[in-house]
Amino acid sequence: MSGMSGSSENLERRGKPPNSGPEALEGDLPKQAWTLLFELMHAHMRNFPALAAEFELSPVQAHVVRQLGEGPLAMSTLANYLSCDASNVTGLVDRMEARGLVERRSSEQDRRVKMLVLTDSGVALRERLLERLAEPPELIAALSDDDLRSLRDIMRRALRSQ
Amino acid sequence: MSGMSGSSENLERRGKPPNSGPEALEGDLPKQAWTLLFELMHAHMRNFPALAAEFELSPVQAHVVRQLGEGPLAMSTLANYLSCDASNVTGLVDRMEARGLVERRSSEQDRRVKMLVLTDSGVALRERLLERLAEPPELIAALSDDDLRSLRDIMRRALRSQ
DNA sequence: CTCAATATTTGATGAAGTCAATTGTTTAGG
DNA sequence: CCTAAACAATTGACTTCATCAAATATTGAG
Repeated sequence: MSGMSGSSENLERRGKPPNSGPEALEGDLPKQAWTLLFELMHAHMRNFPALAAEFELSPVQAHVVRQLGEGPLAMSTLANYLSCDASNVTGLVDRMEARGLVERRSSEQDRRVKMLVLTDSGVALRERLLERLAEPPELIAALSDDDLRSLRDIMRRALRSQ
Repeated sequence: MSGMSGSSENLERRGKPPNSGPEALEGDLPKQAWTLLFELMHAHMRNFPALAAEFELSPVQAHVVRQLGEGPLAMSTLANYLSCDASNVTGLVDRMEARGLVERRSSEQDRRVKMLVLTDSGVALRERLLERLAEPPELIAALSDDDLRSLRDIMRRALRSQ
């Protein structure tokens, strides 16, 4: 609107042409790969709640136990990780503290913040959980060694850029 | 026990030896590949609720809209897909019906079951949702064409065996 | 010292999950 | 045919996860 150059631009070639060239045969490569990956992902995520339940954790609690391994975390930082409201974390941590998995520890530099740490029992649970999470599902375990190596290397490259 | 041949078997080679041979260098290949895949998966799933919210859907509702595309589904079948209790589906569908996304339709063969179908509005929403879901995240879009082709093909092989 | 910003908590509310019990509707056996 | 078991969906009681708005406490800047 406002600042758009008055000179009429006839070069309308911004977005890709919808369907032409060899792309039309393959479709959009990233989209193809992603859609399949997404499907596998969802097929697996369906039983994440059940997996968490093996440890008597809710799905979110399992996620928290997992994230909390890297050392103490402020409540607000955890809220960011979970991308949820800070007030939600209060109750979440209340329940986990009541079950002896985590501890609130007031920060000494800033008495507003409370740092979360896993208790010994929490650490032990986390180790069992991580091992369980690392068990590959059938669909993956059934792949050939070549495919597994490729997959691993591709994932490394994808995650490296993070 | 019972029928096992009495001759003492000295060939104790059942389970793999824990650490020997080239495996020790690579570790467990399926586990490696899976762990990395899982990490990427979780990195992406963190903003699935936000993505669903773009369409004013809860995460579960988004999942339902997605699954419901393949045609009518009985409530109980949906409960299986979601791996949740049937009673949960009642409320879920109540809310989605109230918003005009789905319709309950009594089955004619068996008057106990109610089939779920997307309304026109539901179908329209589903199309927009699927398109949005197919948008590959940065981490994937940044991969080379070679990697994308390999990834796509590996995922196809993995999902084919499903 | 005062005022704005920040971290956590509290309270009200709704969605999503469970389980136990209820209501209709098949379906199988005597 | 009739009764009893099996099944699909619902209801009610209850928990967890999520949001928002408001309260409390602490920090930091001016």
